[in-house]
Amino acid sequence: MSVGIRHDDLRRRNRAMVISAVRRAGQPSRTEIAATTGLSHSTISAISSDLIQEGILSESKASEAVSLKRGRPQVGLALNPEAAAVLTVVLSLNFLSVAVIDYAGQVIAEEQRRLDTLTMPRDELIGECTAIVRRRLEDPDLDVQSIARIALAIQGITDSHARAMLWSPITPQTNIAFADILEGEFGIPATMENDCNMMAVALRWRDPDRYRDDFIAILLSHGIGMGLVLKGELFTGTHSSGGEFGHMIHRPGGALCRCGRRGCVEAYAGNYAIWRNARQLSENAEPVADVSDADMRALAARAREADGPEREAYRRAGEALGFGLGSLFALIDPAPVAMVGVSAGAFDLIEPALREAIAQTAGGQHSGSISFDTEPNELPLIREGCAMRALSFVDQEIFAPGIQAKPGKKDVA
Amino acid sequence: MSVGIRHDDLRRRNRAMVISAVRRAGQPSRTEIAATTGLSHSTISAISSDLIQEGILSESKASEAVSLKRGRPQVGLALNPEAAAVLTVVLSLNFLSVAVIDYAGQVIAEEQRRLDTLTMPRDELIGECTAIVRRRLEDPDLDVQSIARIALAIQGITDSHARAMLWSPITPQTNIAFADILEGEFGIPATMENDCNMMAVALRWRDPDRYRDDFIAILLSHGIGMGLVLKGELFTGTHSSGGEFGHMIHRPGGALCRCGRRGCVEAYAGNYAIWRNARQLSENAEPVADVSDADMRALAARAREADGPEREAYRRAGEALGFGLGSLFALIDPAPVAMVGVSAGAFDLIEPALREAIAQTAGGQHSGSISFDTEPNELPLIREGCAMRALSFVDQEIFAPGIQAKPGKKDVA
DNA sequence: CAGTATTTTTTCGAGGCTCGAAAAAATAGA
DNA sequence: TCTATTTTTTCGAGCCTCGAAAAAATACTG
Repeated sequence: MSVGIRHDDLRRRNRAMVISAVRRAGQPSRTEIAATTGLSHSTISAISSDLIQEGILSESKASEAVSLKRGRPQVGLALNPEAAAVLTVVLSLNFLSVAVIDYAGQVIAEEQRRLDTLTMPRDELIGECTAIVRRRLEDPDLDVQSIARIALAIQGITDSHARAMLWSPITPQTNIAFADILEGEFGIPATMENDCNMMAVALRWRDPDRYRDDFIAILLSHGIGMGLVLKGELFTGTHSSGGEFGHMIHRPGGALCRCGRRGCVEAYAGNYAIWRNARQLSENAEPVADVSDADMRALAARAREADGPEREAYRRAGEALGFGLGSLFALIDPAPVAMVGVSAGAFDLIEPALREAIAQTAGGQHSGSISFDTEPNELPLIREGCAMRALSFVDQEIFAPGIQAKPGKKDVA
Repeated sequence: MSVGIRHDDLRRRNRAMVISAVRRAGQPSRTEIAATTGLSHSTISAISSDLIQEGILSESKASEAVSLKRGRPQVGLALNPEAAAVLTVVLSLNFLSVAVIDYAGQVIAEEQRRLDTLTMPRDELIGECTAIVRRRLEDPDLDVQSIARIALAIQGITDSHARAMLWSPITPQTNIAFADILEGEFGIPATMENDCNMMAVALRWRDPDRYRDDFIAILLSHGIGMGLVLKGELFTGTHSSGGEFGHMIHRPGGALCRCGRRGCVEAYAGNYAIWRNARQLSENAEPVADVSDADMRALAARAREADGPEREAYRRAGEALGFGLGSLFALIDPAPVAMVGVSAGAFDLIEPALREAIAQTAGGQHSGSISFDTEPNELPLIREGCAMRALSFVDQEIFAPGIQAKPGKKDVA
């Protein structure tokens, strides 16, 4: 339902815009902010003076760059690190990690923990998460008044409102309302995010030139995941986090996937699938629960050495990814791709077959111009994404309160 | 780049919102508008009084429903049909049709014309389009001061800014900047829309209960097209109209598609593919240029009569559509589907295999709850969609001028 | 049939926001 | 030290929305 703009929304939105401009630009002057937002200098002056008084921004006296121009020097505005803090929790296969981040985005505390997620009962899994959060919150060394927000990321499917984990390969448990659980336990607003979406968010902050309005982040790990940004917004499904690239159908009735179905892209390109093919096992062979990163790297090394079943396994992975991307490109058109995760380190083995496959699809006409980046380590990306997600929430919902979640929807027609 | 909200945007946006509320609701009272927009009665009163004075809205004295409540009766606001007029042009295989629509959405003039689009040279094709528009504009019977907007729809791929046709199956020509051509010729703002997108727009207006925020319109015709609405907005690709569902890959290296590639969904489910399979021709056989609707209906009749190659052809079409939808659902989650076009009339033959295929995919868990509607006639839908598209432009860009195209983009993180 | 209750719509003053112009502040060059 | 230049703040004007109260228009009631 479309909703009008009230008078007081105006200030709130423009406040949010100023904060966001500072977060993006680092240390912009008031004049720069006025230029990027299109608001008048008077308005920016008024808003930033408010924000400084409230302790959200601070003037960075250190005019490092010796002013080359004459005239009154610009004074940079920066986020006040002590204005708030957020907490990120990343839950992946057999691994739980948490970090406390200050308002400026610096990690100020962290803790990591190995645990056996696959066999853990429900209560224990939840208990481990709340316990690790509690330890960070109650840490006497941490001189943070309070945590404004918790962002939790998990491998798997979450709901589109970022409240619950619906399904995850790291545990047989389903439908855990992590956001509600953490909020109930600690009284801090929380969200439950999809890991690949957080990768995409992080890439956008890391390299806004390359990853701006439209790009694809694909996780090549035990499973295949995707985070998708279209028209500058994170793409989600109608009910869930969506974007389950790994479960698009590559070959109807084909190889057995970890999800129990057949012919998914993941059943050819996931670590377990590459492993299965490298060992020349049947396509019907039950997927193994886990292949260590070291084993995968060894596999890639063998594939590079000689033209054997290992190389063929990577070729098939590339083919599946290529046809999958081709179908995806038929829907969204080609866009820059970032390959993330341990098998991104073997992208040299994957790329030829991948490009050959794409060339046979709707993406084909641009197949040469599609560029792939690789980043073998997904965990730092996921954590960064969570941090930015949580901080942006603080920027917009806490420091520019009352703003409507969605600007009045425009009509389709 | 995010941009601040200026003070005068406020009025403009709220004006647009009031107009849009009236277009959607038919004849809402000021009180109803205040309720749906969340704005105060005073504001609605001021804005609607402006709009009436400007001749955009009118009070519909005819308080038809004899007021059952006591108190001052509500007075409905309606769009003034004479406030503006728009023109729609629909270009499909061998067929060109144009209509003039008043501001309230009623058709006030139309013209249709058969032509041989497949063999026509570029200039002639463009010439036919401008000529038919010119005839409507210069029609002395038409007592319309001026046309405020032209919306042109074509089967095929358009660019994401709705300016040009990039590729179309109805002509060998490519990259025709129809929007610029029409604007140059007549000095009237114009857009070049994808036909399936217009179907989706029309469905949303026809049945907003079923087709609201997330749904899929699939054209089952000579080719396979799709219009997709996600989160209340029309989905487009990063460069083109996108959503080329028909060219997702069903079987790598499979049947020959009209697009020259292999294994596309369309190569199994397009009319020419059903025709090819029904005749038991090779999958490599060159697609025929056109199959008449009558021939397709006869084919469906034979398939219903006996279990022969015709029935098998529809089964294969269903299978391809099902696996395609399965892959689509992996990305966007299941959503209501409208099947449009001549082969939607044979959906009884398609549905069983389609559902069986979906059940084997990520959409499987909800396969029972996915509902399909059918609408065998795409042309009226496309025209209606164009009309609503053009009228919405007038609502927002002309009668609420200066509004920024996009509200300041929210950050991904 | 006049008076009262009820609901819708308009009017009016208050408060808040952004803007442009002008003033103030802060620096580099002359 | 003075001047030119650039950034930032100040201040009044002009809009816009809002709430409260008034006005308008009808149904009920005795």
